[in-house]
Amino acid sequence: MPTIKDIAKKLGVSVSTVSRALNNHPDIREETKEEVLEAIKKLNYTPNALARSLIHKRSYTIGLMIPDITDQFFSAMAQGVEEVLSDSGYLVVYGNMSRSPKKERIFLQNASERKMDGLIVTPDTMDDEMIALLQRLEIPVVFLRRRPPASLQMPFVDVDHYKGTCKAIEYLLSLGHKDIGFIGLPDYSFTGRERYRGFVDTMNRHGIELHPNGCVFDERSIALGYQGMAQLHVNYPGMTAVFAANDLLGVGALEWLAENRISVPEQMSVVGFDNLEMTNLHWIKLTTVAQPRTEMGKKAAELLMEMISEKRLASESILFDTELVIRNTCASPNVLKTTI
Amino acid sequence: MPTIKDIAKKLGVSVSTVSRALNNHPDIREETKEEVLEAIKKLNYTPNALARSLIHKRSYTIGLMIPDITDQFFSAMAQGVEEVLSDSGYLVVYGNMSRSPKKERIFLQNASERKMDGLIVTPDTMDDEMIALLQRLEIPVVFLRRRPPASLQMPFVDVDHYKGTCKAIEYLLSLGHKDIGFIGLPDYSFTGRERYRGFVDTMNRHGIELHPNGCVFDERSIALGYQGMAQLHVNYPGMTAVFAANDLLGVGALEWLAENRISVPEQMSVVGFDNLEMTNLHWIKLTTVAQPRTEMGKKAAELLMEMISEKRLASESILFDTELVIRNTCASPNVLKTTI
DNA sequence: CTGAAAGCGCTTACAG
DNA sequence: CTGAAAGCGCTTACAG
Repeated sequence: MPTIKDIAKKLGVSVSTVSRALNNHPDIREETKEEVLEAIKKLNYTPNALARSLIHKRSYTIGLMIPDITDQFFSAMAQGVEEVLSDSGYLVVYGNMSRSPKKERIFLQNASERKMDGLIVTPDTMDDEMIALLQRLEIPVVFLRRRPPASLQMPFVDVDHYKGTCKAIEYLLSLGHKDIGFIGLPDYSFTGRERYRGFVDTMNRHGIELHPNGCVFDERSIALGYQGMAQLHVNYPGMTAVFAANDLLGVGALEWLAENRISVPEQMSVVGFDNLEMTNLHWIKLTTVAQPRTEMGKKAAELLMEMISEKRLASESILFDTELVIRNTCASPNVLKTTI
Repeated sequence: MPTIKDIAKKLGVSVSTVSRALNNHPDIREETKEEVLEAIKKLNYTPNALARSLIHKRSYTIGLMIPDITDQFFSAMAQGVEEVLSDSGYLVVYGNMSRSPKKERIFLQNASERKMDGLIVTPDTMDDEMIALLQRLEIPVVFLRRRPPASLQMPFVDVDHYKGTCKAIEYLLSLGHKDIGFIGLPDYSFTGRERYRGFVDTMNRHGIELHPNGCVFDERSIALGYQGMAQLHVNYPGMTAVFAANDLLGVGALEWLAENRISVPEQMSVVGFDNLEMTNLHWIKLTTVAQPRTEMGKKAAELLMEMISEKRLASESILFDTELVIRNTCASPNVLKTTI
């Protein structure tokens, strides 16, 4: 690989001149510039971005920490991030954490050593070590679909899980349901707690008492939604609708209902959360709460671009609204009764 | 951010000494080393990987070109790649091409300027410019789920599409089907041509004549599979089974059949290709041909690691075998007739 | 064991 | 407009 020196020698000019041609600096004669550019083509010269970054103290690289690249929820966000960042001339380094805390630490270490210009992160762990690492980074960071701990003065882009759930429950209520079961996410998850809070508050606001065995909490997976539905069916016989705190759980619930020949929405209404692509499949058509995933990714990237160009580490956070996507899994609870 | 110079000054030693402590070089007194390491901790020093790379002429970075990060087919391969590469201490830069030829060119340009140590690529376009770019790279490249043009002496990791299709067709034949329709991929795709060839050859080998209107070709999408099925239904009335050249098309076909109350597998058998996660959904359970996606990604990464450590640009290519995953969408064609 | 010096491939004031 | 020189933050022979 030829260097700037090689092409300077070949042309009998100084490296400064070559550099000026490369960066189209005004202080260079047009003819000289063209000669240089021609030689560059002929010798198949590529500038060394590493050397350039060393001087500029910028790597034109943004790190994107993703919990699981295989999960379409995150890949849609990633796409949004990529779109605006690559348009701005940055290279985005996707770091796939595979849900491993160790990988998260290594990624931040890498970001620091490779002098990344900014970071968009969706961390799963948030222990003291992690916080300390983020603190030390000295580069702009924005949290995406996660909230930073208060001690970290960093902006986030997330969705209003509370309001989203309220909307879904209001919808079920408007259909006439009163006996609504809840398949929720684990308590350690902020998202899970917010969605649960939305459920409880909305029910209370309407003066409806919660069934003592009407809630079940599980990790996010289809199999667990299936189990949860089975449990609720036994423990909450009067139930006419279920809110699943995410689509995986919702699809699992639907699966159990299909297997047990309980027709949806005639005998049971189901609502999910996330609007995963699979929920729009012909056999599923789940009514669900949509998060603007690509938009969130874009917004996070725009925020980061602003922070970088204005050289500040903080910024306003952004909370997106959700949208209730009504499909085929909800109906009034008395449809069946009146026809009998 | 402190540099090596700062910590040398603080300790009253030379930068060489600090460097040696950092890289645990043998030529340093244990005590000195510990002092340095301590100061490094205290000053929150992070080595600058850019400077290091400039000297080593290696960036410890591998580029991974992905057609569409949002497509689970590719993200599963990417995960395989990541796993072995990050274990080897490399940072993998995922480049999401969003199916854009321009992005592919920019990515290769980036790879060159940033001195990436190797590349794993799944390009969609392969015109002369692309070939020239790849040629000029001078770094190890392996093709993943794509074949390099003959002029490029580069290895690939792919699946035997031909044999995979033969297996699927043999299976339908063994069930007693003779009237098999084919929903294929566009002719410009190597993969598509191979799968079609597998179909035609297997039918011929069994002395079965192809129906003149028994084949339909489309881009890969559920909507197009739906359309394709509708077309075949009209043009090939005696058809008892369909082979869809990929799962998206297969699921679309299944959708059309469900909507038109043609029961699967009783009235129509369907086989897909790829084993996408959605095909295992309760309502789908599509019999399909599985590609070892994660394995392929891993293998590609291993190949690349070998090439890098042995400093060569070529290597043996690898063709993986597929596996027929039998689920619920195939049965003998006469099941229904005998019961009538 | 330790330090001074050269150099990786660039950019950028500073002279001219 | 052009070139010589310093420097970005490191590593690595080379002396001692």
